Amino acid sequence: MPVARPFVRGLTDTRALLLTTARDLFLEAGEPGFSLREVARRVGVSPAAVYRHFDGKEALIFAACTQGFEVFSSYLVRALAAPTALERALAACEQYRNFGLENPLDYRFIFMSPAEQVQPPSSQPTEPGSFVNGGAMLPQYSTFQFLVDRIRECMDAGLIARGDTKQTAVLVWAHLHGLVSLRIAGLLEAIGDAPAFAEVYRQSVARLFRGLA
Amino acid sequence: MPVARPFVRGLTDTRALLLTTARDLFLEAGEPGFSLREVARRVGVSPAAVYRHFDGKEALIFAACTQGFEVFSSYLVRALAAPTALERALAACEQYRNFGLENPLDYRFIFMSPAEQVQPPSSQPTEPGSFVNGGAMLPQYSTFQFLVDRIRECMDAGLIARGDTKQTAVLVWAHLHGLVSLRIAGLLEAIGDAPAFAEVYRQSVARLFRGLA
DNA sequence: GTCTATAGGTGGATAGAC
DNA sequence: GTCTATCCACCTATAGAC
Repeated sequence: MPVARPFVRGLTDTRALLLTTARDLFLEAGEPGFSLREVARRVGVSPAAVYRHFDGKEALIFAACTQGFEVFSSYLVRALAAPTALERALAACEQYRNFGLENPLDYRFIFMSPAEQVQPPSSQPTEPGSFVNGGAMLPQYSTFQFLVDRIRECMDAGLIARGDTKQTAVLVWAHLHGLVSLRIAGLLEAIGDAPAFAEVYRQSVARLFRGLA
Repeated sequence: MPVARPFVRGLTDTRALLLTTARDLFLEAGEPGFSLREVARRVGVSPAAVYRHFDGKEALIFAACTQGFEVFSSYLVRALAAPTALERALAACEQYRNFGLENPLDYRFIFMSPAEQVQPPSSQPTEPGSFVNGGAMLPQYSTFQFLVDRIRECMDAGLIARGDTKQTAVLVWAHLHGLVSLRIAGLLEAIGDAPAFAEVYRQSVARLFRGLA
């Protein structure tokens, strides 16, 4: 267990470097391809040094990958700046795409890995919905709940038909995830470059929302 | 290079066992976790014996995983038995879900792996759209084209609005993939068991097609 | 065709010097 | 806090006996 660190520390802090490097490697290589030695190599320290900061390989992975969730959160909250319920919902869909395309490795980690691979190492009980399940919990705020709230807002404003908010949110999420994940997997390259994909994405979302009205 | 084999051979044929075992292991563990030794262990032969049948690790993976595409094909073609264009389209969506949920490892391999991981080992040029890209080519028939054909049928019958068939097919595919891949990743367990998910899936597809009408 | 034996590489983790 | 040295497990691939 690492000792408490001083509040102010340099940007080249070894522990921080290990964290970001480990996250990158994990997202590049996946869990089986991940190696503590490679992380140490990239950072420029010996493998043994890692054990000063983390209990081992699994603890390092867990600590490192938590950061991806914070990035996702930082995208979503930007959608709250929009003035109306519909614009906030559409902006959330935009930010969802932005996050996925600008952080494909994080996206794959959060949404395209089998849930078992993304579990906390050992201590915490793997209760469904606690960490990943139920939709990528943020530190304080579920991203899935974020989407549900945007849907509810639209229902309240009469912009989409009333119904089960959670189920409607699942439909919207599946639609966004379908497009983004296929794009990230390289299966939608026929659409063209990023702006072309964004246009198709927007039209697709618009069509979906018309279908929900 | 393996010698040509007699046309009739037993079910316990080592080569066939190696193929299926390798496919299972690859889909379980992914490319980095795949090991030739583990395949040999499961089959009950020595690691060296594998080299009698395949040129090495990569050749074994490529030969083994090709089978996943044939399984996918076998599901899709069942949809052609339906009598009307709309029923064929909806049946195709049903078969898509059946394939994914009944063969989650194959599904992950085909649709949820980064395209680079699923390329032929070395000889064949990695031309876009040749093997995986552009939508999971079948031996003779693109599965994406299969979906395009079902969409076109519906347009011809006046059941959905005319438009770019390919782009509409992408929308439908993204919707199906979104639901199936999230389910496989374990992020939609809140919906309930398999029949409950199937019901949500069907309603979602129905809503999508109403939106396209 | 399959085996054993072996070479040469990766990895995780620990002990002990500094 | 970082290092070197080390141990053991696992891997790919090859050589040569049977």
